[in-house]
Order: sequence, then C-alpha cells, then structure tokens
Amino acid sequence: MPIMIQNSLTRKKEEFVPVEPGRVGIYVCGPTVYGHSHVGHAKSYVTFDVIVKWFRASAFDVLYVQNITDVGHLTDDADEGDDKIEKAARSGRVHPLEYVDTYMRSYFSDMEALGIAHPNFYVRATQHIIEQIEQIKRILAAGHAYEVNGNVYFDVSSWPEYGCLSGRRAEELIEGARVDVRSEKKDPRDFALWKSAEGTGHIMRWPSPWGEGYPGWHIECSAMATKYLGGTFDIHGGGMENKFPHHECEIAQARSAGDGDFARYWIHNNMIQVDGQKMGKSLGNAILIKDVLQDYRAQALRLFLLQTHYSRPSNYTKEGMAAAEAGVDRMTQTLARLEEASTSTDGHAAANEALFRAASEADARAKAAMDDDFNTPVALSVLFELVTASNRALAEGALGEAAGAAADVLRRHAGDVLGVLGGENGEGADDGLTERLADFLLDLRSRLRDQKQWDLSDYIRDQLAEMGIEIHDSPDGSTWTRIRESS
RNA sequence: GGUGGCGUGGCCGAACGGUGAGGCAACGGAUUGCAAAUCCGUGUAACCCGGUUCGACUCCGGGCGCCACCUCCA
Repeated sequence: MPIMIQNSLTRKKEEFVPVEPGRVGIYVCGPTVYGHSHVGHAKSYVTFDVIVKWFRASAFDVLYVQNITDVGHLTDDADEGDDKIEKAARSGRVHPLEYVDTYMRSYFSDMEALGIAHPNFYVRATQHIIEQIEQIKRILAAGHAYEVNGNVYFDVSSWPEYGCLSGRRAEELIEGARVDVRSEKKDPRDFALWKSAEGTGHIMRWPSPWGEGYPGWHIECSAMATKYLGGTFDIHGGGMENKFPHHECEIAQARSAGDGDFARYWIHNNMIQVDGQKMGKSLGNAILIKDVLQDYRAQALRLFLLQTHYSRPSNYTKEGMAAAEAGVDRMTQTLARLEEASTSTDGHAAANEALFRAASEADARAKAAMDDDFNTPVALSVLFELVTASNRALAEGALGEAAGAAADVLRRHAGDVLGVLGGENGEGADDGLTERLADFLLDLRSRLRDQKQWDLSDYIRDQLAEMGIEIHDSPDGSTWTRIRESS
C-alpha cells in the first residue's frame, strides 16, 4: 500500500513516489540556535522523527538532513534588523559561535532526551558559505537578482511563480510588505541573498564577490538541501510559520538558480498553543522542553503531541500531559505483562486465538493509519484497543506466541516508531542494589501480610510508591514495577 | 484588511454522506485485608441558521467564535 502525503505545495493528498525507488531524501528546517528549545520545537521534530521512522519501517532507505541556523537570521523584517545570534551574543559578551555552540548542545541534548533519532547529519549555515555564494552567483547570472552597495537581493518581479507555495499573489505581497521609502530594493517584495558587512561591527563575515558580508537567512536552506539531496529531491519539512516567506524564498532561489525543481513534497507541521493561547518566544510564554521533562516523561510528551495530527494545532495543558502520562503507563504495563506471558507456553486456546487475531488486526490497521499521511492519532487509538484486547486475553489465560505477537506489534509501532513506551522496570542501569532492596522489602511485606500486619505493609507500599515503585498484589504473590525513572 | 485552517462529550482528540475511534476523568459491578492494576458494564457530544439529499457531524451558503500566516519565532 502506498504512503499518502498531504502536500502543502499542491494542497492535495498525494501518493508518495520517490525520485529514486526505495529511497527518501528529506530536508527539515532546524532551529536558529539562540535559546533553549521549547515544546514548539518538540512538535516539529517529533513529527519528522516519526515520519522518518515510518519510512524506515516501511523499508525505505532514508537520507535525513537537518540544518542548524547559526548566522543570517535577522531580528527584524525588511532585511533591516540585527543578526539574531550576533545580537544575543553581544549581550552575553561572547563570540557568536560560542553562543551558537552553547545552544546547539542544548538542542541536541533535548532531542536525545525526547528519543528523537539523530538525522543522518546536521548542516550548518556557517560551514556552507561557499555553496551559498555559488548559488547566489547562479541566480545573478540567470538575471533573477541584483547587487546594490554590496548587498544582493532576489528580484521577485522576475520570478512569476513566486508565491506558488503560500498561495500569495503579487499585489497582496506588495500591499503587505512594509513600506520603506529609503530602501535600496527595487521592489518591497525583494529579499536579501547576501548582506554587506562593510562598515559594520558584524563579527561573522566572509569575503565574497560583492565584498565582505554574510548570507541572508533563506539561502542557506536552498544551498544545503540541493548540495546534499540534489536539485530535485523528495521531501522538505518545517513549521508552517515558515511557509512564507522562508520556504517560498527557498523554492525561488533553488529553481531560479537552475538547480532543479527543489522539493517535490512539502510537509508543514502546525503550531503549539498553551492553554488556548498562542505560544511564542516573543510572547514570553514559551514552555521549554527541559522544564517539561522535569515533570513528565519524554514518552508522555510524545504521546501528547502524537495524539493530535501534525497538521493541527496542539493545545498544551497540564491536564493533557497528565492524561498522556497515564496513557504511557497503561500501554507500557500491558507490554510488560505480554512479554512475561510470552515466556510461558500453551495457555487457554480460545484466548490465544483471540489475542493472535487482535494483534494482526491492530498491526494492519496501525499501518493503514500511518500510511495515510502519518495519522498518528488513529494509529494510537488502534494500539490502545490492542492494549484492552491484550489485557482481556491475558485475564482469560493467553500465553506464549500469541502474547509474543501482541507484544511485537506494540513494540514495533508504539515503541520503535512512535516512541511512547518506556519508563518501565529495568530502565536505567545501576548496580542492582535497588532491585535487591525492592525485592527484600516486598518479601518483608509479604511476611507482614501473612501476619495480617496491615499498617506496616501499607506503610511499605506507600513509601515505595513515593519513590516511584508501584506494588501489584495478586493471588500468586506480589510484584513491583518502576513507574518513573526518577523523581 | 488579505490568505489558509478550525469549531465534536467533563478535558483532549479521530474517522466517516447512513451504527460518532481512542486517551484521561466519572459512575456501578467483579477482584483485593484495604488499595493499586486489570476485567465487565454505564452515562453524557457535533457553535447557530438555512440549503442539497431518502438520509449530514460529514457537502454547499450565511452568521458567530477561535487559530495561523501576511513582520522574528518549530
């Protein structure tokens, strides 16, 4: 069955047909590293993490490239503002690249904590100045850009298809653009490809045919994506707030340079709101990933995000995160039960058969959901139905291969692709002392219970619960599981 | 003002022109020393007004509300 993608470029859901059979080249806009990452970044990068993992699970050979913007992103519109990173670095009195390094490491550590697979590689704007200059030269040679005082601007009027991605027409763009009477641009829609640093204190600067300067924000992505994925490649992803102007400009640059058609499929993730309000750095209500992970497991944040389709906004609330925590627990515990049951053999025949059937149906339905524009909310609903069916079958005595089959479906979909399982017993290596102590306390409690010393046995249960260890009593004896890795 | 999107139970959130997924919470029962977990069962939903249709949450039109982009942000 083919994978269908809602293509922002055509505004249609289309069958995914790769440029090269069996391979996927995907470029995703990474962060401008001038602050810690927030849950908006999490939504975007979890989205593309799942998409990439699904392609890989579907036997595609994926080349996933993501950029790190470390120069050229301006604080203001109309190409008149400061470089974001230089401005921030000035206030901290450090070299811009030191500033970049700090937040890049912060970003990597957040991504790792969220279980996001490393792209095949990251690319940085400052490491591709030559490629950017070369692409600008090609655009100039094709007659779609012009130089003024060491600045190079893209000539929008010379490129009729400008607006093809965002659906904007020329008149609207002119009307919407900020009027700047003293501008050296021929047209207010024109945007900078290269900015002159002559006579400024700009630290990050490179020699170019137009004098010393630095690249505009948009050119890095078109130059790097075409370098590593080719002039025509499969997928370009990013947050929808970048659809215009950033992605629109990328298309214009790559195509006008004659490099190819650029990305054939565009995927845009929607935004995060907080308690129904827009979240943004500029509004000061951004919720940092590091802060979220103080209170909740990474798996819970992933579940929370993936229960909404990537194309729709997510509303971040404490209630939503608490619900996700509980959901992760439920699914994780059922998987543990299935794995334990799978080591036994036989079991109740009818229960085994029912479980086998539930597992294979869930597998097929989850696959169909993921193939349909990566519909993670539906895939998750299918997997939760399998959880209920599994618990029922286990209660009726299912064991062995049937339990193994159900566990396998959960591990592959919920674990490997969606990444919402975890925090269960056994995670986190220590010297085994915790295990031995917990086993000892459980044994002690069992003896107390045999003597009907309920006060003391409940005390042990409560204390262990506070440490994140949950006790389960059953007729066969008691077991414990670790609910949280820490806290 | 322009463009795109959205309005579903207590909260979150899907699909579908014809029985309205799933998660969390709530209630009753089983189980338990009491719990927890689990199982069984229950309840409550489609912003408003028109239209198309045998039939609309689903399609069309109008209204109201919200969000995003148009200006830096995933």
